[in-house]
Amino acid sequence: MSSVLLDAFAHSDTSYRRVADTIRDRIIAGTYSPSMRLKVPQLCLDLGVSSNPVREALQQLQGEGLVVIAPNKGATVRSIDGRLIREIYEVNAVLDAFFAGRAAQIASDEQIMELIAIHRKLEQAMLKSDDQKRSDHNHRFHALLGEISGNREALTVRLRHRNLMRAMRMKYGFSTNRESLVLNEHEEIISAISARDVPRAEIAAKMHCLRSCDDIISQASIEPAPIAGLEQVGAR
Amino acid sequence: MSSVLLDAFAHSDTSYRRVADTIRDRIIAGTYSPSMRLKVPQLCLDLGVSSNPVREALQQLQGEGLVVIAPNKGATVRSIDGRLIREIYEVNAVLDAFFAGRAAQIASDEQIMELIAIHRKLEQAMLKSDDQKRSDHNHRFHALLGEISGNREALTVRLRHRNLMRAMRMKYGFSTNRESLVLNEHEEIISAISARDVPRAEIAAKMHCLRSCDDIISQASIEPAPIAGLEQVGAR
DNA sequence: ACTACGACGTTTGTCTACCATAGCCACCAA
DNA sequence: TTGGTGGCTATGGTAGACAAACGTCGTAGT
Repeated sequence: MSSVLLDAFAHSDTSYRRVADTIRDRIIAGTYSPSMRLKVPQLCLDLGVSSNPVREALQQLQGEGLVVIAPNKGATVRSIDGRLIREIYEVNAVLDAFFAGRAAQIASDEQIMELIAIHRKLEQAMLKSDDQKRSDHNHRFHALLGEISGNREALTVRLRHRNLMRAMRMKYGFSTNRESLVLNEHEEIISAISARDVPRAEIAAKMHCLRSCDDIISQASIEPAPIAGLEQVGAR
Repeated sequence: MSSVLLDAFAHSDTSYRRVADTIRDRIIAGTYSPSMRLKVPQLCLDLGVSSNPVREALQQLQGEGLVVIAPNKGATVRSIDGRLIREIYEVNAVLDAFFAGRAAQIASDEQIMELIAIHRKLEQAMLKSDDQKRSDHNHRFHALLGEISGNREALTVRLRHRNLMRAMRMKYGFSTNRESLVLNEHEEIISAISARDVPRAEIAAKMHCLRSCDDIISQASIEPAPIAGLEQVGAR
């Protein structure tokens, strides 16, 4: 069941996958900030590999939407603005509504129990202010909904956006009372699924997504985004 | 060494993009059939380039979902089975419903007129059995709905599936009376948008997608479906 | 002083050559 | 027949070189 997710973790066998993992982590962590140029020779030096794996990794990351490659101009970290945040969350909203509605139709009792278990773990992580566990369990919650739906393609599309969202959250954080609202909204989703109420599950999941979107946008507007981020030194 | 003929094309784009375009076209046209291995040395000979651009093109096509790359085993054309078809159309259904509903909210009169104009051209193309124009105008119809919604990210996700769907249609074709039903369903979508009826537009678009899915699956079941291969899911 | 043009450096894109390693398959022996 | 072994093929990776494109800066001309 969870093998779908674990498979993506496995096989850091090849070099270009390790390179892609490293660059992805740095983008998510904010080491590479939006709009920053990613120069191939610099990355080669940093990561101790030649240009070939770096270029392949950048191609892969472009496919994930984390970087943008312009012909003859090179790669840059994808810039994030309010419009993009809203667009991504709108896509997530319709997908999550689909997942929740499907789950309300076909989830087994065991799967619902697992959802509740993950929800409790998420609650604990929030109480202990463990950001890493909070992010992981929140991810597991939504990924499990996707797995229950049985639509791997939709889950792929949905997870593709996760890294961009993690980069946003890393940059802007949560508002003070968002965490408790998240728990309430998750409980509403679980409740609707348990009741086999498809429209209610769809609406609950959609609203959960859109409220999260509003939260991050309000956070982003408080902290003025360092749009024209750091440039790399060494040129010229 | 590249031939003189290829050099004449050379100015248009970078080499790995031309390679990706060529391989993509061949996958869509069925020259490279699902589950077929794509060996780098063979592609180098066919296309007159070295291995480096070929590998980058394959990475890009993997990002588009057209090929699957297994570490140390190489690239294969993504296998298509009934499950994948259904999953892709389900994703398209929720996105198209979103597009149509948003269009019912915010489409200008000019945009609705343009929708109608494209619809008429599609009608003409079907009357003349012009498959190329039919495919193009159908694409324009749905792409315009996406553009009207103003959500470029959603449109990107939606269009990413287009090539896979074209490959399917190329393989299985339409059922005999599907074309006239398509026209009726498009008219219902336009009618709902003109009436600013959001739920009706959403349902019409969703049903249009699911009926198209049913059609292609019934077509596919006539021909024995290809063997299901390993799927690859999402980013990290 | 201002604009336009050209030289220059930087960076990307590509190719060649070569090597290491993982899979695959055929062959051979028990 | 079955199992192991060896070789072949394809992938993955490195190094180095060159061509083309883009930006910048300086200079010449108006």
